[in-house]
Amino acid sequence: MKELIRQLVRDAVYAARKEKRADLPDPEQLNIEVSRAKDPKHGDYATNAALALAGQARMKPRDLAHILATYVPEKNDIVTNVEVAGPGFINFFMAEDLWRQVLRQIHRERDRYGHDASAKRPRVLLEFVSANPTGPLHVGHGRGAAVGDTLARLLKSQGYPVATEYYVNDAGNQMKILGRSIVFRLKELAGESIVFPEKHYVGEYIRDLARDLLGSPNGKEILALPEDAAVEKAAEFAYPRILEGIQADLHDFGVAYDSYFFESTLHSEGLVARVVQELREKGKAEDKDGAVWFVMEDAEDEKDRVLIRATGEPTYFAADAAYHKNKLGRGYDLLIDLWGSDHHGYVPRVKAALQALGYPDDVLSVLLVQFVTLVREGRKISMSTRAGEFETLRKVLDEVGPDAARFFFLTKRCDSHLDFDLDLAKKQSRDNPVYYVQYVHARIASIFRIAAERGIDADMTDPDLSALSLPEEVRLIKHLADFPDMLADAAEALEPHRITFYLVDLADFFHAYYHDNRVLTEDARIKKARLFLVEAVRQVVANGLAILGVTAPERM
RNA sequence: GCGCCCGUAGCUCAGUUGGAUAGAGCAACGGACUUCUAAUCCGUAGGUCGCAGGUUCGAAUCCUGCCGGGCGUACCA
Repeated sequence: MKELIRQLVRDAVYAARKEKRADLPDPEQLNIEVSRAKDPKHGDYATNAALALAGQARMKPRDLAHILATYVPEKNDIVTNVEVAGPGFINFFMAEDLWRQVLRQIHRERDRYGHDASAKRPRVLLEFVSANPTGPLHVGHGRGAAVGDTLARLLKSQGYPVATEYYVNDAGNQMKILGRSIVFRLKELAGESIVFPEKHYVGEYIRDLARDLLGSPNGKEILALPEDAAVEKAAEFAYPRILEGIQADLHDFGVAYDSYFFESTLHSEGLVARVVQELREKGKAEDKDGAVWFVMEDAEDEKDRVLIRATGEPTYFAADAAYHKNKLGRGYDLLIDLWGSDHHGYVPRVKAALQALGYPDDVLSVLLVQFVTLVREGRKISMSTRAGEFETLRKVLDEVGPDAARFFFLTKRCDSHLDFDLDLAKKQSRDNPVYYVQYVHARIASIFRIAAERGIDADMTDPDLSALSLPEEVRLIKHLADFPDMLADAAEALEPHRITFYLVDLADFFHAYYHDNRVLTEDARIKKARLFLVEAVRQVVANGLAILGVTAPERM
């Protein structure tokens, strides 16, 4: 719908230019902004084109607005009224019947309504969660999973070819620490009294893994090995099992990846060495103090960063440079990474590396996901691993279920801190936005059930839409019409949380309408039109929930 | 010290990339069930958008400086 207005404005600019009414640029070059009017007095849509172009045309914004307005055709079936208002906005009043046609479109397109495959989009590789396989996922990862998976669905709905990937850090320090943690527990099981070192994994799952390892074939031999070999064996035994657990958690959370990428392959295939060499050739890497450093420009990052340690081991940064180059080498145009916000200082580094390798700055978008605090009975639950009380995603899933969890993770923009209230997520009332939205779907399904029981003809062909003339009905229809624009804007801004806000608004409009008006009325004409309307509402709720990965229940 | 993010109603948060009179929900207060699900609805009240300047037709939004909070500042990831 916005595009329709944009075209009208473009035409007006073109006509005004042609008749030399104003000094205006070629409208094709113009990025014309169209927005929904907040106040019904301002019509349905507004453009600030006159305000934006007044400077160049050397005219007063209002004068230019009046000129442009005269070139917008007012017809009964599209735009019924055009007004200039405020400092120079042009307001558009759309024909009510045009809005109603949206209902036919929804019925025609069904679960494709809101989807847009028309534009040619860049190929996207979306990487998210990528938690180290050293322990189970916690709720922070859950948020990353919900945001990432929803973003993938959102982008796909707008025609982006999207692949999702999980980067598995199965190499380097974390693996050593994991292996060592297990070896310590093994020694403990063997009766040695040990002091558990700091910065190692202490969760009960490490004990379980140690026990499993001991019980495995040749498991007992491991303690006879030299320390380093034992640590390596322990890590090799443990990480695939932990990763399996992570995958099971993700599966139960409704998240499926197109691929898993293992850091170890970067090393074994020499990709890290190759990227360091390439940087060296480009004069972006040099030796200093026995290590190899990435040379940072002033504008990129505050200081140079080590690629290869004096010990000869590559840093995580070197591996990441190789990994991102590898991703682009696989033919993607745009990389999107979701990182925990504690990694934000790392963004300039990776971007600088990509630029040094010859890629444009905007080839990588990093979304930073803020931390989650669990709240129960109004009190924050400590997230410390030691407390071990309630930090895993699994426990949250067991308690509130995937629907509520996914929806809640998307009730805030991802860069703002989230309090996840467990009691609220289980509550069955208006307070809980998940139920509030799902209830719309269930209520409408219920109407059709009752209609069937009563033998009412719920035939959807050719209703008389002029029967939908109540202000609440028009408001509802206009909101349904906004769905495609909302999705397009959310995808462009990479902001999946807009979908939850949209759905809560839609639920507001529907519940109010439902409360005051009966769908199954005596008047056959009104009944048929209203059934047509609520079925469209049901469809849009279902489509929105589908992008969120949340179920749309038939009854509650 | 330096860098990044944040500061909006008592609480939790939106605010369409600079637009018109700053919006929701919760909590508070007052109402609505003989009905297609009250897991719902209607109403009242609530604000110096942290503070001070600047940019312009126009600022919660952009710039500068303070105040307050979070994170980062590794040859960890």
